Amino acid sequence: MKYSEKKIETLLRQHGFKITPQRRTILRAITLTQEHLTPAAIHERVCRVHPSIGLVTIYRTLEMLTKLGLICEIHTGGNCRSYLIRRPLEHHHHLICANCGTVIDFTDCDLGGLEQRLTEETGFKINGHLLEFLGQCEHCLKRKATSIDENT
Amino acid sequence: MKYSEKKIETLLRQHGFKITPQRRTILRAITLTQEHLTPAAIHERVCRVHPSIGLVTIYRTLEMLTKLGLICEIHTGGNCRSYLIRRPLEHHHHLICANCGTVIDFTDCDLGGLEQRLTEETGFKINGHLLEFLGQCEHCLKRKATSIDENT
DNA sequence: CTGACTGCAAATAGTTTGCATGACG
DNA sequence: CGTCATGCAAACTATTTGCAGTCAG
Repeated sequence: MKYSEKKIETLLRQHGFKITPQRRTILRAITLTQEHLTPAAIHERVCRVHPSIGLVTIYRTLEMLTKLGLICEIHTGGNCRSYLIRRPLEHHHHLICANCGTVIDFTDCDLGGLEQRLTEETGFKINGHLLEFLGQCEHCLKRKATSIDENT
Repeated sequence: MKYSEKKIETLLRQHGFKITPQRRTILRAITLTQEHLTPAAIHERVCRVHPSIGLVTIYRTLEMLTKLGLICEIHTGGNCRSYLIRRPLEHHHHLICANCGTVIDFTDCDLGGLEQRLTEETGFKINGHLLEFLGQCEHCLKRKATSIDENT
């Protein structure tokens, strides 16, 4: 299930937001990729088309889209910078190496049961979830054991 | 399973780190709570005991503890600030209301199977995971539907 | 037309770094 | 005693805000 740009624009209008060339460009940049993009990365892409668009506009547009639930922020380990992902796409998750930062994506997580139970118990309407495994990749394990994770 | 302060200190020594009053204080502040603490929050607590401890020391100590795997950063929605949690405690997860920020904790997540599969497929040594559900709490749902989440 | 949107620049806030002093082991 | 740790101040980076001009509706 993927939102078309048209549909998104309609949604914006319905909520009283105006459709500007900037917003269109930003939306396109976001919908064209399935990767996580930092505000800065989005800005860079957007600037290829409209070099005059300010980073501030990116932030404001992202804020708007987040409020509308069209995107959501995620957070990868490491630098704690807010990343963004288009949520309506099939979600995916991360396996992150705490040492070198390698990120492996995976999609299946089988959390439906848990989600349902939480919904029932808490009354929340769950929109999505963020699942990240943290560990050390094969490569880093071989190099050296810097971590003392175990209770050995 | 909970690390005692003594045990942690031993681990630090084993890894060539020195035990200083500052680190002791910081460790105590972290071990004494099960909440997530921002670096600033830790600093505040620590300052009650040793007002002269600088925020910088907190950052450096946290970095060290993270490297050792004794704590890990988590990220709650909203302000994207890095929070920290003592991982060796039984881990728990969050159900976060995107609207009002309410956080509900839950502990059981049943990810063992997935974790094992990922380990086998990727060769990672998985240390832990971060699971967060995002949604809207009962209260906010009743108030108003600001979000247009559905593909309605 | 009018209010919302934009870009600029300045202001914040969080985090990192350089350096001289001090303390653990 | 040597080395690592600390605290201060300055440097950086990311994000937010104020404002005047501009544009969608």
